[in-house]
Amino acid sequence: MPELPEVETIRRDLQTEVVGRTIAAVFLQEPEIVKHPDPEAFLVGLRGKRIESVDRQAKYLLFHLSDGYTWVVHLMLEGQMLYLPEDANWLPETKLTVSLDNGYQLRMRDFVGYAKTLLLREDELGSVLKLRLLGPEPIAPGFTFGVFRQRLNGRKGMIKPLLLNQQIIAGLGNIYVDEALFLSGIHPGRKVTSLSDDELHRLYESIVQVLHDGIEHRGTSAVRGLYRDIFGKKGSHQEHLRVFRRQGEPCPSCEGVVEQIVVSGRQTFLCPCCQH
DNA sequence: ACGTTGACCTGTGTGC
DNA sequence: TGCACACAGGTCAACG
Repeated sequence: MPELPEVETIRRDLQTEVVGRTIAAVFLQEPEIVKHPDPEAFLVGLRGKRIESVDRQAKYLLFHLSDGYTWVVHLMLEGQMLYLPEDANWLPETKLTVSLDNGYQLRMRDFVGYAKTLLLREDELGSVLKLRLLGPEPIAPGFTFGVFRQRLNGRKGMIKPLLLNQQIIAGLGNIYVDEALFLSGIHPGRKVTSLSDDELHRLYESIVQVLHDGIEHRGTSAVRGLYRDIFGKKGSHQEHLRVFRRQGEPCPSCEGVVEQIVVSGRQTFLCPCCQH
């Protein structure tokens, strides 16, 4: 599920709703989702801690706790993080329930089985998760064209898999990469070495634009429609997608038809007329 | 080191 | 209708 705009939407709402709250109780319905430390230590480590802030890096949600530890959540393909009154109905596929001191709960759900959570010390964010290796945040003020070009400098592969590589740029996934490549008129299979400075600049602008559009529309609930914000509401950016999952439909900007191909093992959507 | 590929897991949509 | 079978927004390990 969630790429940068979806995780950022979740983060912003959590920042408003749960900062300053204390974790009153934790129920681990599926211990397998805890990757570090062991499930028992995870439960003990969360209980009684206050949430100081909610951060995001790439697609990781980071809850900074009062004892200096960070509760990390990655929703992977189809995870949800819901914020509900504690007497709200039980929901299937709930893997972790965190009760707060205000009568609300955070409930982590997952429909595929990839979602994961960790509890880490400051130094473990680098050593266990390797967050230090992640590329720059494309919606941060420091993400200039120069930074973008520098990240791709010396790379030899195709542009799409490079943009999906979180160590080059953090936060892009299959949807927003296809949308950004369409907006910039670049074929996903192009070698990055073949891109002109002008094309790179268009791509840079397009990436920033599609991510901001996605956030403005509170994320994309496409594919299986499982992405939800913390209140259980869908995003609306699927209504604004130009090529993703629109194979067979008319291209929004020419007379062509949107095509579906496979690039680097990923489903890829493009207009063969506009994208070269 | 880097680029590419497949595995991971499970519910759902598709097509026979 | 029923059933088998790809397939999914991500990441990681393994390979060349």
